[in-house]
Amino acid sequence: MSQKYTVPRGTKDILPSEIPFWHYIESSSRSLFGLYNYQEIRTPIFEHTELFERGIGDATDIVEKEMYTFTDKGNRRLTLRPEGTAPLVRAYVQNSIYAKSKVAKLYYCGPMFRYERPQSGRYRQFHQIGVECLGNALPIADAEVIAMGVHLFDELGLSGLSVTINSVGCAVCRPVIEERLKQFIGMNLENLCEDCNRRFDSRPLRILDCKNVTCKTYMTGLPDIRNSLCHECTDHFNYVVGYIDNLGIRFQINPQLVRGLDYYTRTTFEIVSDQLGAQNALCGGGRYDGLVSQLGGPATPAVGFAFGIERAVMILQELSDYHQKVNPLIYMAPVGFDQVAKCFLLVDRIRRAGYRVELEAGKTDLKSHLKQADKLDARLVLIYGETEAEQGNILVRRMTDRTQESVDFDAVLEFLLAEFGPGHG
RNA sequence: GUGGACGUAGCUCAGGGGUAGAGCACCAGAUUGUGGCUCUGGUGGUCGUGGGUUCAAUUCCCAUCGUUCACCCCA
Repeated sequence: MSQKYTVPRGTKDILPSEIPFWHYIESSSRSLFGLYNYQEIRTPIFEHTELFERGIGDATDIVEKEMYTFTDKGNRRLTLRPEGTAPLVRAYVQNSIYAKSKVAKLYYCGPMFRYERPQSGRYRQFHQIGVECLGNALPIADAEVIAMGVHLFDELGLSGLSVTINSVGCAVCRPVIEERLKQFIGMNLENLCEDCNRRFDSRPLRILDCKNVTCKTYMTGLPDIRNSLCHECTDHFNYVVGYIDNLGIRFQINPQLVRGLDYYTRTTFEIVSDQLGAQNALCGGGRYDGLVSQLGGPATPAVGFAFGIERAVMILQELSDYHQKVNPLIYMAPVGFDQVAKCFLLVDRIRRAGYRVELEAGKTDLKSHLKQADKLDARLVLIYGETEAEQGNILVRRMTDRTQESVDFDAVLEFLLAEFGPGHG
């Protein structure tokens, strides 16, 4: 079908049938983050381009080729946010949130934009929910953030997930690690793939992550990176691992786990799903002790994660046992045009009492009313025709068992109360 | 940015050089105020777009746009 107007490539409409999943994820996240004493923060959807260049790192794929950048009429260079951490830190610094208390625990939720080739689970506009704990350098903070993620996905009922964790070192030991890695690779550099050669100077750690088969063979025999971490980083990592192990969280240590954003220090982790196809990362995060100061704030340690709502929805949709609880539908059937006004009045009264009602005034015969009510999956049909008008009644029909009874026009609310309990809303 | 697959009714798809079909969905009937089943009938497509080959293209060729999967990378 060729249509004149379609959504831009990599974007999609979230249709009513999918919306319950979104509400479920969003409201579960909000209430669970509340239990950990987190507060929501909302930042603009676009920022000065420089924020991302500085914050994410200008050698990253995101900054090099994935940003939606434009110039506004005042000649400002702006970018649709590709991720949530840098803007949140910007807001943290700009509003001096650090001055109010030592620790700030914040979460955000909203659309992100990355110019990539779309594929399963990957969009150009996608949505993330993320949490950031700022001002706490202790390993317990890392552990709590990871535990919160695991808790949330448990709560949502997502299965088939696994946690992977690693440490990428700090400002002190990372250069040492990179140097060692370069030495190890150096002699074989020409045998590695193009990408790895490019990474060699800018971001050598990423070579560890390469999926290229020949590159992998040259990586065998590489000493475990964690042996090169400094004492502080090693201790930190061991504590984090100990804490989450103690909680009974199952995880794997993966020394190859290197994330694509430059700001990470020490802990990095991912939660992946076996139900997502190639783009299997549901959630990713880690510690970023250098970012706040890099963006002009006081030296502040921080740790956080973000997960993709679309991907969470994909997993939920695979699960057959997900059912939403809904207010049962009541269908108001005026039989004959003359009854419409009176029905409108009744429907108003019922809705104000908190029940969900569909008034169908476009049909005038009972047969098509009932067909329509059936299609809408109504639980109850209120029939009001000439007979009822004369007698001052409503005929109430239960669609499930085809029973029906006459109720006084003014006693409908009492009937509904007995039938469904109090309405809500 | 690279590679593969695919674009035919609202949806899932079949077909095939001579101006298109099925199932589902939708609408209307099967007597007068009673739904989900069944039966009957009906609406609905310039076969993604542009160009080329041909007497003729939706069917062949090219391009383009889009969808999709994978790589890269990530949520």
